[in-house]
Formats: sequence, C-alpha cells, structure tokens
Amino acid sequence: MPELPEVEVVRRGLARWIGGRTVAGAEVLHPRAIRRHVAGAGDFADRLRGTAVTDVRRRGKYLWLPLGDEFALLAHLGMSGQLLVQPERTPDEKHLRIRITFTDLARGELRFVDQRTFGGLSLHPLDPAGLPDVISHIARDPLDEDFDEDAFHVALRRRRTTVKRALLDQSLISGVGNIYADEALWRARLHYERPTAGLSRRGTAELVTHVREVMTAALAVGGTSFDSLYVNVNGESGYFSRALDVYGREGEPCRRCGTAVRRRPWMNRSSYFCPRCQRVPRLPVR
DNA sequence: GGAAGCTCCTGAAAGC
DNA sequence: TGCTTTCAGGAGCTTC
Repeated sequence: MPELPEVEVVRRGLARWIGGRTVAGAEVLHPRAIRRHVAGAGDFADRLRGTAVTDVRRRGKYLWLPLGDEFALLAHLGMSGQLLVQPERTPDEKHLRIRITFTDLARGELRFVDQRTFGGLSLHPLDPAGLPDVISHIARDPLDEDFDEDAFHVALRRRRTTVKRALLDQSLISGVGNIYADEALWRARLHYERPTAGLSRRGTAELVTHVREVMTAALAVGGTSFDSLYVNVNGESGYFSRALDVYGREGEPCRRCGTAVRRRPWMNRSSYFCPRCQRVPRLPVR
C-alpha cells in the first residue's frame, strides 16, 4: 500500500524518466481512473497533449507533475496504483487504466496501472503556492522541512480524537497510512486509542520523530511491498516489509519484550500493537 | 463545525 | 472442485 516512502520512491523515478518530456497523447482505458477529472476523458487527453513536464512534486501521498505554471497532472496511487515507465512495445498490464505517450518514444511511455481503482489521475489548476487546488487542505508531511511541529501539537491537543485517527488525518499530518502509523506508535510505545488531547509537547515530538525515522528507514530500502501491488516506476518491489516491527505480525513475539503482537479490527481495517509495550489507555475517547 | 462511519473496488485466501 | 465470504485500506462523502 503506497504511503509516503513508496510515493517518494515513485516521485524520484518519475523525475528521472519523465522530467522535461513533452506529452504526445493520452489514452484513458478505465473511466474510474480519471473520476476526479470531472470534464472527462476527452478533455483530459486534449489538455495533456503538447504539454511539457517541468517537475515532479509530492505532498504526503499525492504526486503532481506541473505542466507549465498554471496547471498540473495530479496522481494518487490509492491502494494499488502504479506509475510505470515502460517501453512502448511491452504488452499491456491486466489492470492498465491510463497510458501517456511522449514525443520521444524511445524513452518509453508512462502507464497508470491500478487493480482496485482507488487511485487516479486528474488535471487541476495550481494555486499561488504551486499546489494543485484540490489538495490545498493536505497538510505538510513530516519529511517536509517546513513541517510545523508546534502547530501539529496544538492541533492534536484541540482534537477530541485518538492518536491513530489523527495520524491518518491528512489535514493534520500527511503521508501516514495504516502501516507506518502502527509502526510509529509501536516505536513510541503509544496505544492507538490514546486520546490526542492528553499528549505532552514532548510526547508529540517523540511521536513525530518516530514517524520520521520509520519513513526514512523505509525510503532507504525502496519502501514496503507485501505483494505486487506496490512497485517503483521500473516495476521493482521495496524491501521494508522485512523490517516491520508490528504490522502484519499478529501472534509473533514483540521485538522489544517478546509478548505476542495482537491485531484488532479498527475502522474497517486492522491495528497491530504490543499489548505490553503499548498499554490500553484508561479513559478512551468516546 | 468536528468526529465517526460508510462506500468505492478487485483479487487472494480461507471456509465450506 | 467450485462457490461464497472475508480481508486489505485511502479518501471523499454522508450522517450525527
């Protein structure tokens, strides 16, 4: 599942292989993949044709390719999205949704492949800060040098919610998904139901540090791949799944204390934690 | 307005 | 063997 490290790996690959190239055409093979582009497939292709990719940027789990100064191609990988740079003669992938070709054919085409179609591509105007307007509500991510830790702490204290919900709220801190939330909380020895209103300034700082550390470690080995659903632009998997401490390790011993890791259903997904290192808060928020 | 829950989607794995 | 159910989860939308 692509979270910040995986998206950053893709961003770096796109910058290398797509940066500076001019779009020759676009083919939309599944309408759901451009559902956020409300003007439809024809408009999507017409507006892309002839534009040049001037940069490849990221905020949290969103990627965008500025196409001049006024608008950008926005991408979100969702659960299973892949942006692949493939030689044009490569057979189509089973779940190929969008194909973008460039004027220099020999350097390959860009393919958006997405099994579950939670992700997609769309075109949007850039706001004065250079951000696609539809993601202006997305907070800076913890690897962004301008991430405001004090403001994050104040926001946490104001919320009547729990710490994992807050970590997954992209308007508070972006780039964190279920895997790295569980990993960071394990490192910080915090239970996922801990109320944010009770976090100390030091507690917030430690949590953010653990989020940064786990993401940086994942980035260093190409991200986390459990199956073929996350790969970089060359179709290669990452290796961080081998280094996960709690996520996906139900019943296995905690790497710190040896207690069996537990999995609990949580918000239509799962939370993994060590019941000894991460004690249940006495007064959970209702 | 804030917080919580629902829904979209596909395919692998488990259960029968 | 084959059918059904469960599970995975990001984020927009709806409900309270």
